[in-house]
Amino acid sequence: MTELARPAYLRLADALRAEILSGERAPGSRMPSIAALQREYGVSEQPVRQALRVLTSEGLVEGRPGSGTYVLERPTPRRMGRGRYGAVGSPYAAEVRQQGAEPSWSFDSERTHATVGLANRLGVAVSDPLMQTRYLFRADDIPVQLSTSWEPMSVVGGTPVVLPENGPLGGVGVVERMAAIGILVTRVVEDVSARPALQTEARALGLPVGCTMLTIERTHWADGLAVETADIVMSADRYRLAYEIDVSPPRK
Amino acid sequence: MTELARPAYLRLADALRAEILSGERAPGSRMPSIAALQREYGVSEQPVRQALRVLTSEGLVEGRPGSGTYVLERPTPRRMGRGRYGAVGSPYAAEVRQQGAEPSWSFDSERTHATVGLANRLGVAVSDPLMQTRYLFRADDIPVQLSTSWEPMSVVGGTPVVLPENGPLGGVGVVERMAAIGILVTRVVEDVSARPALQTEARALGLPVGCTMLTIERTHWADGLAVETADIVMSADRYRLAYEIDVSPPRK
DNA sequence: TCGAATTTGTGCGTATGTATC
DNA sequence: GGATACATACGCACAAATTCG
Repeated sequence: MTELARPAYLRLADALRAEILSGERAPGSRMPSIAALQREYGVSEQPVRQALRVLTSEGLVEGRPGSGTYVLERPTPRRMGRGRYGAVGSPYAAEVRQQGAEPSWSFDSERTHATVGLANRLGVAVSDPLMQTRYLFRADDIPVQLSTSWEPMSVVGGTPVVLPENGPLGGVGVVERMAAIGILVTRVVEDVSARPALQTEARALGLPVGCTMLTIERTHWADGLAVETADIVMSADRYRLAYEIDVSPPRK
Repeated sequence: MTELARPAYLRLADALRAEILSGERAPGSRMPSIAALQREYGVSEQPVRQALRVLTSEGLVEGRPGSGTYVLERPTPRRMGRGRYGAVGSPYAAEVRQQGAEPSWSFDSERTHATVGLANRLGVAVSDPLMQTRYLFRADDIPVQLSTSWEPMSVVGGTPVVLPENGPLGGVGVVERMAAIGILVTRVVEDVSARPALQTEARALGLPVGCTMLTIERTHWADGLAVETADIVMSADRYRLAYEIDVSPPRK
């Protein structure tokens, strides 16, 4: 009875995936019900369920209890320009405005102490004092990005910019703020990775739990001195990060 | 009867995940068998299987038929340096060697025609002829990265470098190859995003289906002319992308 | 070498809960 | 309220791989 190599649920998943990717099944449209797929493909319920589970884990469809299984929209993600720092003002605001949306954000600063990981990233000792600021960024009032930033008190303590979002230099970028206290940021390093969304993140951004998130560990450097580091997280479905890299000509 | 909040299989998955992440269950060690987990947690077979499936899709464990389910080693993700182009030779090989591993790859070139998406990326007309090359990259003979590259025949057709991996210039980077036919690559743009792994990718790279993959759409530019574009995909669990960005000083 | 026990992967049929319409 | 649909759960059967006496 059992067919050749590939199990039934994989063959069904392949068939349905092809239909979705080819556009034959449009985003937003309802898939046939499980019962209908059983009849249509001549397999029993469990293989159908498992095939749909595969497509769900691939982010192609979503089951809504009581309603049906739907092909997901894959919104063309917005390009979030990175790889260009040094503009005046908030890099986030500039990026969002360029996309024709209105940026806004809320924040919350407090003093903390360096964990092992943060100490490594900032080149300070464990439990050294830091200023931590949590951000929730919005575009057109919709939450789109979370970020937590840390700056060593040894750098910003006692200066007018110790609270990133206060005073005349609130709401501008790290580069400009540091320049105001005589620190010249020369380099930004961004470590990009991705992982499923945590529950708190999903709630804060109005996303389904477990959807794919892009994560950025960003550090601002003034020559050899790390002056700021941040964890940034946003939905991979909604954003792509655009890095523009100049090429140094090959030496002959 | 049934617990209110979370289904049994999720609670079991949470419990086992916590044990794994805390180190209580060491990498390489065997998990209790399905039958043992049933007894231990007082649930029936299906929830146990589903919990293990969840952990498998998270890349934490691996089932070996006839033997058991084993906790996987979780390699600390390697930093894959990006944001620096122009070095001589293959950028991939240089990066892997720097991490102390031995790079290798296989490939397969064929002529195709531009789809709508590729035509946009390369600035050519739909169905214009392209040279397509699929790559499977390995580090120490372990598959780690997939990539498909396209170059317009209007750029490389009739030149010695039309087949990227043939001739004296096989195995070097795009920048160097293009230089050999008088084209000066000035800029590389990388669009980074992430999504769950497709089945074919998971099979090719020996990863669980649905695990998180980093995707890069990379385009090489010679001033206004796109000379190459590629889709690159790798496991987000194993890699992080390091972009180094020079800051242009703010103007006063 | 052989065979029995164990273990996972796969597949089937069914029952119950709950959300949607 | 009733019909439909998906999510979870139970119990069972078989195949293939592994382990071990």
